[in-house]
Amino acid sequence: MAAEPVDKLEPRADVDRALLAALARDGRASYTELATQVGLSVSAVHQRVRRLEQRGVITGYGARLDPKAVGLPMVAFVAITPIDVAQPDDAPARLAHLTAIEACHSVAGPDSYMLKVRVASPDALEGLLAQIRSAANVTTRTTVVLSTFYEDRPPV
Amino acid sequence: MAAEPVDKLEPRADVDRALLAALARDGRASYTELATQVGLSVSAVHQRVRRLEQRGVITGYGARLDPKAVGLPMVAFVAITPIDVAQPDDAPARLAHLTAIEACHSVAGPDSYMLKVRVASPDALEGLLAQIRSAANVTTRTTVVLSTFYEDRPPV
DNA sequence: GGTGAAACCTAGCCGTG
DNA sequence: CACGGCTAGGTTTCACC
Repeated sequence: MAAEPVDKLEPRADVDRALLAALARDGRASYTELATQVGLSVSAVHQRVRRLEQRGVITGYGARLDPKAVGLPMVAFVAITPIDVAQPDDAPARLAHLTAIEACHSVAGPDSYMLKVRVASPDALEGLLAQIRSAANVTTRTTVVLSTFYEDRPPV
Repeated sequence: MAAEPVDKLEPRADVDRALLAALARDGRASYTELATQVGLSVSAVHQRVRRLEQRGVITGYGARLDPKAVGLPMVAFVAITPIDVAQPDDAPARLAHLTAIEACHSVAGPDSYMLKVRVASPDALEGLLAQIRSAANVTTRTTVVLSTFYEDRPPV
């Protein structure tokens, strides 16, 4: 299998990286601001950002919300393992409707998936775990988060 | 200790939640769009969003980047435990400079912290783990992510 | 790809109810 | 707390290089 180019920032990658870093920190930065930061004209910046969006490097823009302020102060990691090895393993699809599940990763190691969940209380976590077990026919191993020092730091 | 109101969305919480959901999905939505979605005037929406920002419910705006497209296709969870229990435990501060660490949580259970890291390759992960161990004087237990079904789903 | 200018639209701040 | 109007500034597209 031929090596696929993993980096889609060929021309003037430094400028594109600067734009991505700026937009990752402030997704509402105006093209005027970005232009002064990278030393290009407004329309050149606009063009590059549009390209980055079309290439899928920028997949969208979002507001960062304070989970505590919206009533979801509790976070936990839930490692899950299927009970019946014979059945098809479609746990991610079976769990997608549970909005308390913020992330779902397939992982190496003794467990099959790692979930990150966000709930209002220990009671809500208990209820969620029951729902996860019955919806996906899995056992759960939960690690409760006590405090978060940083989260979602931009990759650039 | 008196119970602190964890939910800062007192008046017309339904409208605020709709705004938060819309902004979480599209952080660049114009106030005109938001106004039609919630059925209020543009200036009313503008006012409410400013309030949500000032109350800290909205902590900022950011571009969502495709990690693979920026050359960081590999994710892992790293559970760390201090080696010397006598020393002060300031691991989060000692690790903050490592930009490959996307998140750092203090957790319950046998490990002290759970890190989420994002790197370019297995080699890069190996190097990062060495840096983590020497910078924070900890042992590491790493769970490699094989694939990600969803990630950073909005909490509203 | 980059530039600068023109047309359109929006953000941000009034005062009013 | 919501409304609508105003002005400055931003977004978007154009022909040109």
